[in-house]
Amino acid sequence: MILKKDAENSVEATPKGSTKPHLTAGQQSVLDALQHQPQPLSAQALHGLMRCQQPIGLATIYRALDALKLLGLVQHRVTLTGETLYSAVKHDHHYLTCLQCGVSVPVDTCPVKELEAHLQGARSFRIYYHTLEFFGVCDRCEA
Amino acid sequence: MILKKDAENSVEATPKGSTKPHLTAGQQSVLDALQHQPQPLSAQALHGLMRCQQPIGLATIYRALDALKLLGLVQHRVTLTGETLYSAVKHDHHYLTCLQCGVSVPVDTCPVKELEAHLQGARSFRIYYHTLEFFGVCDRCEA
DNA sequence: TCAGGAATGATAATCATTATCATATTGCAA
DNA sequence: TTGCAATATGATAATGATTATCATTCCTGA
Repeated sequence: MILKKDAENSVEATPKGSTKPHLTAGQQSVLDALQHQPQPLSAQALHGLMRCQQPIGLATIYRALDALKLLGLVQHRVTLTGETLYSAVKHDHHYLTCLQCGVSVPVDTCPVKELEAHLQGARSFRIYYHTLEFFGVCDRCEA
Repeated sequence: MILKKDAENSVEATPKGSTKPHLTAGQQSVLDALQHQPQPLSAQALHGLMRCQQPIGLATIYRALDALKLLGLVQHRVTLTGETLYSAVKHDHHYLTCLQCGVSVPVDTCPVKELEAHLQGARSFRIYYHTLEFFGVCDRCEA
């Protein structure tokens, strides 16, 4: 997957420094759908879900998710099977994932906030979100 | 990627509770190669690197990496382009990744240790490793 | 109202990873 | 040590999530 020809031109759909980013119709739909979802969702799952209401292309969903990620409105994580799951940026969601069966259980504590703030200042990065995941083997798989 | 037919039988190449896991030749080579590498590496990069020394199939590398992960000897993380990078489990390696250009810069602080220990006790999981990643936009991309 | 740029959808292409299967290797019992 | 059964390996085909392409539609500002 080293195919990224037109990565840069896809971002400025929105006026540069405007305070309220003004999303496109597709982006807004995708964001709404995600915000009504209690669980992180793959792009394809989202597609299946959304096409029932209003017709929308899969490519548009992928594009919208990318744009929303760059706006700091959506975050992602990758499962062991290689699917990318997206969720609206709200509260942190962290996981404990079994390397064998792949189950993920949520972890609600998050000790990263301060470090994030620190990095924010020290590095030349604007930080939008972080992921924290624990990998191991669950009891059922170890038996 | 929901194809996992023979996931369960691939693990017990090694006697159950034995203290020293006894790796296969392939697994040992892969582990050695990883341990001599300062940076996390993709399976394919590893393949290119290793086949110069001793001939080894790509499939074997993928299998070895999976097995080593389950032994807690190797850890992984997924880049924005969807490649999985592997590294020998030593010290924590965390990253700050630009959502636009994809550069990853290492972060050396890690505030997660205690939480990991806590989870280890509370949950029915044996934790092998964790990943902590920050996503945002680097200065160069923001300009 | 019109032109040009962006967004969208359908679909083909990409490519990291898995599955398959034939062969080689290993460990173990006799 | 021999033979067998189980496992490991390699080459390669298949898979499937994601991207690229391109023709068309939608906006937006002059």
